[in-house]
Amino acid sequence: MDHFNAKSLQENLLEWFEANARPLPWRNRPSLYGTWVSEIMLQQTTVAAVIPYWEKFMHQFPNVHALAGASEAEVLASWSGLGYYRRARNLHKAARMVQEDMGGKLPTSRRQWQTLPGVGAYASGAIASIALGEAVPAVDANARRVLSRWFFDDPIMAGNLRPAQLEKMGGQLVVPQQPGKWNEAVMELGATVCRAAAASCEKCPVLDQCKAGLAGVALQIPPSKKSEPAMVIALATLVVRRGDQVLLLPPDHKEALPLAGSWALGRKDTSGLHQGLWNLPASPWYAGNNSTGSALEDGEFILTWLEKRLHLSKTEIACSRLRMASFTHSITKYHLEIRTWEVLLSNDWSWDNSDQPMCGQFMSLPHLLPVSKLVTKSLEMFNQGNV
DNA sequence: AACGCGTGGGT
DNA sequence: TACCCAAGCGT
Repeated sequence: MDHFNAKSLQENLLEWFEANARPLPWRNRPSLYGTWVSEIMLQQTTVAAVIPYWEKFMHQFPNVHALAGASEAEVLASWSGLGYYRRARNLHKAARMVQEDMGGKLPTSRRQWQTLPGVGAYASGAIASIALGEAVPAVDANARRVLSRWFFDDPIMAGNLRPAQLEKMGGQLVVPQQPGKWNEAVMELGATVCRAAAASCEKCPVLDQCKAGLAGVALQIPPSKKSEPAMVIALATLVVRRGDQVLLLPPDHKEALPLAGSWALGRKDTSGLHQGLWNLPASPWYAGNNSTGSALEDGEFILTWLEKRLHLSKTEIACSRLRMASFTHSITKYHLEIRTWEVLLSNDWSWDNSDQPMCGQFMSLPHLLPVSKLVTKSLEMFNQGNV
């Protein structure tokens, strides 16, 4: 790396960052705790999505003591809609570890931070450099892309770089006097100028030291990896209402309905999905390229649920004013085609579940519970004439 | 090491 | 529109 001037690169980028840093809330009101929360939320998640969640979370749990004192359900409820819920569970678990094992004091070194669940190589470097001034790298996807472009104009070479090599390269460039500013500046450049699919090299403050940029091949570096097309899945959810209440299944609920044999085929194991969240009754997942056949399966699912679980009589089912709405929702590599069915029970309907353990509860305020977007969207379908 | 885990916005 | 991918981590 003697073909370029590291000092000039550092000065130019830091100067650019001074003038162009976005006024993000965790920058405007910096704290060790707030930095931690922001770094966890920002994992695989856009700044725009995080901002309102960070504001609400910091208001609700202003310090690690408050976070440790809250229940996991409260934390997950605050996180609802942001995705990757394991982050929230780990954040809460880590807060309790801080409270119980560290005397309520947040770690003061990268090494200590990395012992907490959910804080890995990147987050520990980011927290330690930004909030503690420790001269360590924080190499995320932005930094990996920026570093790759600075040093390589060959897509093959760049594609062969291991994360550890990039971390090492990043470590060489960290400005010891202001490591946090430097790491933030590299990421900010990647997020706003040196973007993956739309690099704006003409706006780059360090183009004169960038191999890929000077060669005009920035967009080819790093090479994008081909991904499998999303699998199309058919699925039904059930919105059972009694007055202003909705039937929800608790987080640990495991469906055990006596389903027809064909339902077991193509079923996805969803045990790791939406852990800790309340759910609507939902059919198993069926792989398929069209949803034309799902109405029949929906019917079997709904009847089974209403008869076996809720013990509704045929007369009650007939009077339940069934409505259906459909929508789509993507979860990682799955494209869900969802048909959601609303069942209206009378206000005085009472659940005869004396002969079996309770499998769900009628809740008035789902927004205070941890729920996924799958649930939120299903409920919203019946609020605005989408039926 | 490859995979699972959510969701929304940009192109 | 149908992708791509975004301040990763744990297993």
